[in-house]
Amino acid sequence: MIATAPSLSSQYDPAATEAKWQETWEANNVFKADPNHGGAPYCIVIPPPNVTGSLHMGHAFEAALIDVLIRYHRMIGDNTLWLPGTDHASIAVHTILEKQLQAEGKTRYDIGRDEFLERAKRWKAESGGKIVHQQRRLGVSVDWTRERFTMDEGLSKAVNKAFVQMHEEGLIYRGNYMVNWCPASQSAVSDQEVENKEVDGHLWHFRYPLSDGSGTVEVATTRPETMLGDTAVAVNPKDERYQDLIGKTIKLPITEREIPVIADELVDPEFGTGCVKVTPAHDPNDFAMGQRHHLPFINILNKDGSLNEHGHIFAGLDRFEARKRVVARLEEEGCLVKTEAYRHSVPYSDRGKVPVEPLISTQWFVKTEPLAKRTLAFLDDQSSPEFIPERWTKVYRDWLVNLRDWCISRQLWWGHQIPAWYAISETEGEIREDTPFVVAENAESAQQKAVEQFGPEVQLLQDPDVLDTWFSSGLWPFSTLGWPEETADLSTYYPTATLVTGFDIIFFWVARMTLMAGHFTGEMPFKDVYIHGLVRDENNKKMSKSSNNGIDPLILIDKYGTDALRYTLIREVAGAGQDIRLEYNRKTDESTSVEASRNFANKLWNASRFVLMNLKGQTPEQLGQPAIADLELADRWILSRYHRLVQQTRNQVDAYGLGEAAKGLYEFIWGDFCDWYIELVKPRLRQEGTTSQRVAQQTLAYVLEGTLKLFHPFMPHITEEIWQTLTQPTSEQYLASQPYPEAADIQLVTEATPLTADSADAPIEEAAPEPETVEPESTAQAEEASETEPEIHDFSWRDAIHTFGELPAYLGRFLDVNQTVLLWVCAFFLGIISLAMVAAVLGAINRVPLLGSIFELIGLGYSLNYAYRRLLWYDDRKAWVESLQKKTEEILPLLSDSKTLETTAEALGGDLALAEPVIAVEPGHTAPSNDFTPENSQPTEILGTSSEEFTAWVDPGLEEQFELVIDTIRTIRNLRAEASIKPKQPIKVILQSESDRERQILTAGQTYLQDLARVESLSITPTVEGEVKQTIIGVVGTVQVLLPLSGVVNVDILKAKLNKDLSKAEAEIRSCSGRLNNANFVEQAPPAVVQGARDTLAEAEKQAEILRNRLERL
RNA sequence: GGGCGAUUAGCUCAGUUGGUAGAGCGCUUCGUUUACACCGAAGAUGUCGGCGGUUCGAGCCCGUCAUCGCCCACCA
Repeated sequence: MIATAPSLSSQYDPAATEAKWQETWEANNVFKADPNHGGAPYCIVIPPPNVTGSLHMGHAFEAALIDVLIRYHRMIGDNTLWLPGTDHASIAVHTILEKQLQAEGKTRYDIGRDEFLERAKRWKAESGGKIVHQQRRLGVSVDWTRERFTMDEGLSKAVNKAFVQMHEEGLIYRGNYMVNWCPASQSAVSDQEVENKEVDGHLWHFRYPLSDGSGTVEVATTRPETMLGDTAVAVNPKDERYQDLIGKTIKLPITEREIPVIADELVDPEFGTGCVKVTPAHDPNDFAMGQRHHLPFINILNKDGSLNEHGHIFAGLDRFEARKRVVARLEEEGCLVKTEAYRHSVPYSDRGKVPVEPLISTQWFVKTEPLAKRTLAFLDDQSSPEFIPERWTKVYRDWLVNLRDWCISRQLWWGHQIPAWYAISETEGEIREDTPFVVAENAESAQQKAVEQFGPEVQLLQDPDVLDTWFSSGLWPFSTLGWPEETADLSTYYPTATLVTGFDIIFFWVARMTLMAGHFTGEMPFKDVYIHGLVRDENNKKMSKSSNNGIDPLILIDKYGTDALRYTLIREVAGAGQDIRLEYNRKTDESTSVEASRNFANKLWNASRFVLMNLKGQTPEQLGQPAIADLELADRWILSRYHRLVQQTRNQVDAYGLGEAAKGLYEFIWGDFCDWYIELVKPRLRQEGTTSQRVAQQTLAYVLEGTLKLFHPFMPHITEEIWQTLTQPTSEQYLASQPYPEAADIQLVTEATPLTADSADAPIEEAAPEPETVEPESTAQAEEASETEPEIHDFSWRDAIHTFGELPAYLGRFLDVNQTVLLWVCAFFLGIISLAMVAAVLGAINRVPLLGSIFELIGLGYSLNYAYRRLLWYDDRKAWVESLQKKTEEILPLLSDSKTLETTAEALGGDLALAEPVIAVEPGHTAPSNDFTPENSQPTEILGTSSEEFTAWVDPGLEEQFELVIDTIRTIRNLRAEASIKPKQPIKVILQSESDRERQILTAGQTYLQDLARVESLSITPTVEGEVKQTIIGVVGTVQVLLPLSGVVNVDILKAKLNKDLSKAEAEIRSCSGRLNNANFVEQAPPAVVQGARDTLAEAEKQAEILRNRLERL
């Protein structure tokens, strides 16, 4: 490694790196969106987290998902905006503040509205700041310049505008209806903020006496205190038992009120006695009955849940205390029939965590039906929005269909105050149910309107209540972009692309947005809705505050890094919308799965270090792309794998298969790139100054840079750090804004694949080890190969350089043919050059007394020896030609980019077989080159894959061939392990196959076999001559791998190995022949499947034959 | 009461349109060869929840049951 080469430390340090890039990206506005940026708009608005504390793992998960999508779309050239923001979370913050006040022994009324709002703002600043800090640490690529808060001036304006417009259109009304009342927060809450919980309660059965004394009616209830508000008893009109009761009256115990017995369909005759007490003011069903039968509505509750004056003797008592007292009293009066244990569901307030009370009060409502109708039309007619996974569509649809009017007023202070002003001067200075009001976007406008209606003396008071948080959240996708103003952002980024959120929020938020957007913008606010699952804890429990099982993302980020945590969460996502589980040890704050991701990051780091060390400070740009003709087998293989990965990753991310994409990248980086390619090129990287080395460097650089780009959305920080070191950009550039690798860069192939030439070269050597026969066939092959190459487009530079590149090879072949004469001529010229150089050196040396003469003598002797050795023997001559080539390349650097087919063949092992005698390739018995005619060597045909699906780079046939090399390496390694041969000990291996094709592939990959399986001496042969004893044997394909053993050999080990392989092969034979003997299978299964079975069977039978044969010999 | 999801190796999970099961972690053995011990090499592991059906062939399709989880619902 030279000093100028950029270097990385041996262990990746996430903390420093992540902080650095987060700051740099933000400081340089890398994620700032520009409406004028080209490309298709791609916008995601962040689901606003509540400003109620801190981010949890669910937020980290969601942010990771969105950030992958956003970074990906930014890199593919879309006009991308991720808009961040926070939600004021009216009721949640209100609850927190009230608790704080409670601790101080105060109520909100003690400090007043203004002070309360001050506190809320302080809390928001504190908590919101914390959240934003946490989001930054997640490395989200949001545009902070566009950060929004639901109570910002602009968004508040949008809220008022929407409210006023809807009111004018009759879509918002004020009325006295039954709502869910939360006694804890003393406010109405929407249906969605109510959570039904199964609780063990009681069912009390009471006897109500008929007024005429003719008997009693038995009713049952779970809430006895409500009997104080009973205004009827109902039976089913068809219930024959009670026909005579209908129309009679009952004397309600305790209150002594007379109430009627009515008939209503709602009553289920099967349940209980078939008689129901009716409390219209405190039960939704009863409310409906009360309306139908014009019953009185008696409200017995105060806002805090205590009983009011209608509670009779129980007035002032808490509802639960009153319940006990009512039961006791009824028991005293002999009205209690029985008390049974009863498990039933009780509505609880989401925030207040107490049972809600159905209560009639004056509230503001949104009339949902017209909105839902429109939204449903989008869904049914245009499938908009589209849900991923699709199954949520039904959930969403059902909800829209069954939607009831939405209560939007909250008796709270923190939030958007309802833009309605009451003319209190008309009702003695107070707001009453009948106080007239005006609705306006602001106070001035309200004043104006009121004056028109009530005269100049009118006194106005704004409605003290605030709006449901979800009202403003419903406007979020367009209000954040500037609505109602016609901003550039709005026209560019709206409708947004994808909404990413959890299923628990479909009703709260997703549906509210589609309702509002359909109405105000006439379109759906997003094209897709990606619904993700929940993050569960190590015990598969949903993480929640109440269970106190949340895991702080920052703990894991501090320990393993943001990239590791993000990657863990993403790769856990299978399909879409599945819940994910996070391994976590609460005692040590460790997570094995995040640790695995951290290790992966470190692996990428070290692979990159390796590449950087071997590029000697050259950037991928300086190195340039390798010339196709120079690519060696391993290069073509990794490039094929890489380009396959490009397509696969893009396809998966486009289809929201983020987990699959993440896993695919893992497998490529760790498996293909690190385990195989890097190991394969190590020897080449030591061959200083060779084309082979350079091509390896070029390929390493090219694939690494591309992989970093592909991987960047998943692990943004580490990839940016490596990319910067790798590419050394002189100007301000970021990986985050580099173009994503794409298939369009790749030339399409129409017929043949270029590697044919490379592959075809190798067997020639096997077939014809004699140098003289190499030349004509090699030329022929080269020509054949070049004929297939015009199918490759876009590589004109290559053609230009090709002629130059061929020069040395040409020279080599030319020399071979006219060896005697020409070599001497060349030697002569070279000799002159050498002599001139030597003369200069000698001149210098000559100045030293005596030394000159001695050197002259040595020099003469050496020169003669040189000429004798180098020029008279073929092998040496060949080596000399090679050195000549090197010199040519040094002199003409232009040519270093190119290489000849002949040298490619060398690198593939063909010539090495000659240069290194240890490799004894046995002379071919057949003419294998016939086996590798362009037709049958076309990989696409071998696999039967349509070439149209792939680009020239993606070569399934080549990959398949390379698999054989890899599998053979594995088999040799396995044999070494079985035979307990030390990893360092070089061995002799014989590969025997009757298949010409297999031998050719193995021959092409023989240097790989030698390097990676530490084979000292490798023979590839169609037959094994003589009896091979003391040999451990394995099979791969129909290749027999023989590893001769030295010393004493345990025959049992050999037998065990053979038997194991044999039983595997036999199982395969049974399975395949079983199928093939079934006439139905052969006739009905697709031909490809049948043929596949036949091939498998043939291979297995061959394997079994080999193994049995070996077993016999033992 | 409706609806949805899950059930595959010891653990966490993949498994495309049905073609005869995979990964990571863990485990066993070996190994510190100058990218990486946050590492490498090799290896073992399955009645694919049960039963029945369709099919030449089912982890995958159909039916049914079981277990776990979730959502929705106005039965007092």
